[in-house]
Amino acid sequence: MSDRAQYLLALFIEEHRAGTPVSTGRLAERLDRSAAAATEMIQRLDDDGLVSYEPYEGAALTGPGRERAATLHETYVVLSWFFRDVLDLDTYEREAREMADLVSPAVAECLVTLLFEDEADMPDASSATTLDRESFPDE
Amino acid sequence: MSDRAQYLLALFIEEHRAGTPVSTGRLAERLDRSAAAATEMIQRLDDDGLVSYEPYEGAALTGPGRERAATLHETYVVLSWFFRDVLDLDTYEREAREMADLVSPAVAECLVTLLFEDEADMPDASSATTLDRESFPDE
DNA sequence: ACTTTTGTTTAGGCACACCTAAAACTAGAG
DNA sequence: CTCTAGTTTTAGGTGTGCCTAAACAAAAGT
Repeated sequence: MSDRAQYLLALFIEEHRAGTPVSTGRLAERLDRSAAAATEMIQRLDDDGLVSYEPYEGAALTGPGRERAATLHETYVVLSWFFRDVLDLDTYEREAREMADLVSPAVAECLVTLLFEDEADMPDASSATTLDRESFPDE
Repeated sequence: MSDRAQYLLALFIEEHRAGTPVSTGRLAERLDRSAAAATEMIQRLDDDGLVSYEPYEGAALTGPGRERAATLHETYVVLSWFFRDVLDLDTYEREAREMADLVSPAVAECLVTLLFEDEADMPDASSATTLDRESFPDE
């Protein structure tokens, strides 16, 4: 279940950006794949029960799918912050996106506490309310 | 060229541990794959010119292969240190191994400087002489 | 020298993820 | 209402990486 993560994350973000359902074409463009590849993958995710897919309509995350996608997204956001604020990388977005599904929740949580060490307050690690403000890149 | 990295890294370490050439069986065991899988992959790496393979003998890294493997190994070592010393994870070895090929050299170098920020001296980032002491796990 | 045992390679298959080209659908213009 | 332009899906094919089972080679035991 490794490459599926890219699609789940893209779907999660796209649902927030433009609402549900999300067309396969949108996903294909976002992930820089052929339209056919996106359709196929969405069908696979539908089989897995992570996505509800209606041909010619689009896809929407199911309960379990959204859960997984949210975790992925949080990891992605944390990684972005880490790469940008701590490592000062200009490619932070790409790196974060590609690594999100490989980084275990344990590592992600460690990074969260690390990130808030310098800050005054210490919010709950699992709530990303403050992070979600800037966490949906529009492109 | 993604899963090949696992084999290159294993080969690099095994060459240091037990000398060259390295049998496909050793690699298979190390990477927890079937013997057939290791043979196949080594053949592919030979085709790529990263490995020199003699049937029933074993495999040895070529110049380009060793170069790539060394980079991979350095990233792996840095990640291990980061996960162990900074994040205090007990699964640092596994995480580092799985992520080594996905982490760009840029990120790895950033981590090196980050790791030596607390230390008194500041060795050259690209030389891993001090790190190589403990960087070849025997199992 | 012969046979067994151990290790390695090939053969045949499967799953995943991608592509291009062709077919099928939808929606908008006339 | 039809026909066309754009999008989406299916068909067919490729590369990668893995597996089991069967063939094969080399080393060791008798």
